[in-house]
Amino acid sequence: MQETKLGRDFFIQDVLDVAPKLIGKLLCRKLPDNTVIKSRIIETEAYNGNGDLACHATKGKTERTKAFFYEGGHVYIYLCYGIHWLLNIVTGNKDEPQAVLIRAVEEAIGPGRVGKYFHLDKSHYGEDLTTSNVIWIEDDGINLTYISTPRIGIDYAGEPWISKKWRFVHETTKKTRKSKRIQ
DNA sequence: GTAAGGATTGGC
DNA sequence: CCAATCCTTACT
Repeated sequence: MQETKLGRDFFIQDVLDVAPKLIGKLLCRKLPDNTVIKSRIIETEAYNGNGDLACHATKGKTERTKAFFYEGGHVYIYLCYGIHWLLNIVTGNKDEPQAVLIRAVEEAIGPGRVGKYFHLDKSHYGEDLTTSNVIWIEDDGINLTYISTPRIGIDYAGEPWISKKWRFVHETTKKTRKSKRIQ
């Protein structure tokens, strides 16, 4: 099976094209001790800086969100709830704030778990997936089907953003998330 | 300088 | 259902 490292052309597409296409791709990571970890992406979410109130970059370019404005293919990582490092892939052209949140891979269900599984932290902020030798994404030719649903945990953004079906999940993924959170 | 809150998780 | 935990941002 031919494995191809995804290049710039893939990442400079619109975030709503990249997010679903990332389903089934292999997220790869080389640790300091040269151990290579690979896991298939099964859940993503799209964040678009163009008005989307759920997107960090919409509030403006800050020290925290500057990676959103990089050219597609870079990595945007931030600490959530003081505990979890969430991994995002920047898409689109330079100064077009868009990014795909990697919410889950096969071996790690949940965005916080992904960061932990791949040993990611602030030192990977702004890394370029197309040139980096510590984190990159491969396409091994396998295409997975997916469904679209509203995004998780962004109630504060209000309508119409809450209703946008910008979350993409591999169909057979069975999340054991406790039914639906009431309130 | 200080205070408030979050793209979550795991445990009770 | 609720606490943990710390960095970023907004405001006085």
